[in-house]
Amino acid sequence: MPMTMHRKKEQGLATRQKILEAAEDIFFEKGAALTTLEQIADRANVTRGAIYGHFKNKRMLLEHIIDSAVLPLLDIFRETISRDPIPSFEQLQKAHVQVITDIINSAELKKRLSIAFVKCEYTEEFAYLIEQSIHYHDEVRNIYKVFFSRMEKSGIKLAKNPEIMADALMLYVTGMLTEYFKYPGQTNLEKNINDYFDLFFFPISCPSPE
Amino acid sequence: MPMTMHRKKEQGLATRQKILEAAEDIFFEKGAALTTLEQIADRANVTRGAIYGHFKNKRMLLEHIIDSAVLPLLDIFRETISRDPIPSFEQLQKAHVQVITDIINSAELKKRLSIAFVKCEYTEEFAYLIEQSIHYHDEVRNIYKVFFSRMEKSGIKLAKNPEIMADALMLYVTGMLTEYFKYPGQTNLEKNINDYFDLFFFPISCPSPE
DNA sequence: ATTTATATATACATTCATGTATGAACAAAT
DNA sequence: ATTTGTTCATACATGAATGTATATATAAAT
Repeated sequence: MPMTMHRKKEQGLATRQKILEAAEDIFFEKGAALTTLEQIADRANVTRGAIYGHFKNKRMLLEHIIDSAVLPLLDIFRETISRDPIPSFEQLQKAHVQVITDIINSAELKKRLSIAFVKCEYTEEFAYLIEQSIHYHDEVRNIYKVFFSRMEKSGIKLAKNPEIMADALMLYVTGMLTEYFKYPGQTNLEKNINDYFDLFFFPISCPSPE
Repeated sequence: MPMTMHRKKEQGLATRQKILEAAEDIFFEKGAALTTLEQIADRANVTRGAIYGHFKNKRMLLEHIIDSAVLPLLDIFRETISRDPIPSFEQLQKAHVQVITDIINSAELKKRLSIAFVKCEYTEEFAYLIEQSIHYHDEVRNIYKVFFSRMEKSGIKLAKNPEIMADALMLYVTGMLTEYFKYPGQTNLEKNINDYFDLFFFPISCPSPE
C-alpha cells in the first residue's frame, strides 16, 4: 500500500471506530434489542448510511463488540493459567484476581462485557451469539479442566475430580461477573474479590470429608 | 360474590391465563424485547384487544411473569432456610439442592426463570425490572447473612465473616442458574448438583489457612 | 484534468408494532 | 325485558425502524 493512498482509508477506519464506540455506548445504555441504528448514528455524528457502509446490520455490530470483549480475555486466560509449569491454587487465584481487576479498571472492557453478559438476550434469533458463547464457555472450562488435571498429576489432592472442579469454578466466576454487571454499584467485588477467591480456593483444597 | 355472577368472570380469568402462558412461551423463545403483542395474541388464540383488556402493555406482562417466578422461590427460601433452629451447612445444602431440583423438574418454573435470567435485558428502559431484581437479590442475600450469623453464634467457625459467606454463596447460586439457563442442555446441573454443593459447603467449613 | 473509486449523506419504500377508540356479543342485574 | 357492565374483536392513526437505492463529495490514479 503506497503512502499516499491512506488519507481516505484512514478516515474510513476512524468513522468505523467512532461507530463502534457509539454502538457500545448505546447498547450498554438501552440494551441491544432496543437500540436502533439511528441512535448509534446520532451518537457517532454520522448517518445510518455510514453504518451500513461498514457493517451489514445491527447483529454484526453486536457480534463484533462481544468478540472484541471476550477474545482478549480468553487470551489472558490461556496465557496466565496454562503457562506455569507447576499449577497451584495460589496461581489460579492470582490469575483470576488479576483478570477481574483488569476488567474492573477498564471502562471499555467493562462496557463491552456488560453488553455480553446482561445487555443482550440469548435467544434463537441470535443463534450466532449463543453458539459463540457456548464456544467461549467450553474453552474456559477446558482450560480449567486441564489445569486441575495437571494439579492432580503433580500430586495435589482435589476435593472432587477435575471436571467437577472446573465446572464449579466456572459457575463461581460466571456468578461474579453476572452479578457485577447486573447490579452495578451494588456489589462489593472490588473490595472483596480476594476474600471471595480465598473462600473458594483455600477450602477447596481440603480433602473432602468422608 | 354470588354463585351466579361467575361464568363471565371465570372466562375472563381463563383467557388472562391463556395470555400469560402464551407470553411465557414467546418471551422464552424470542426474548422479551423481540416479542410482539401480536405474537402473544396469536399463540393464545385471542387478539391484541384481549391483551390490552388485561394488561397495560408488554412491560406489565413481563413483570407479572418474572414476579410469578421469583416470589414463590423466595417463599421457599425463607421457609426452608430460616426456619430450622440449629443452622448447619448440611441443612443449607439440602435446601439448595431441593430448590434447584424443583426448578429443574418444573417446566413452567424453568421457563419463567429463564426469562428472568437471560431472556430480558436489564437496562434503564426497564427500571422496574432492575429495582425488583435488586430487591429480590438483597432479600436472598440477607437470608443467607442471617443464616451464617446464626451459625457463628451457635459456635460454628466460618472461613470468612457472614457477609462474605453470603456474597459468595449468592455468586455461586447465581452462576449455577445463569449457566443453566444460558446454556440449556449443555450443563450437568442435574447430575452434579450435589457435588457442586459438596465442594462449596464442606470445604467452606474448614478454618481458613493463616 | 479527467477518470475511478470510496465514503458517507439523502431519500424512499416497506414493514411492523403500538396504543386507542369503537363496536359487537353476551352475561348479570333489576 | 330492558339495562348495565364486561370481555374481547375490529379498525384506525401514528410513529418508528429497516434496508436499499441514489446522489454527492472528495481522494486517488492515470
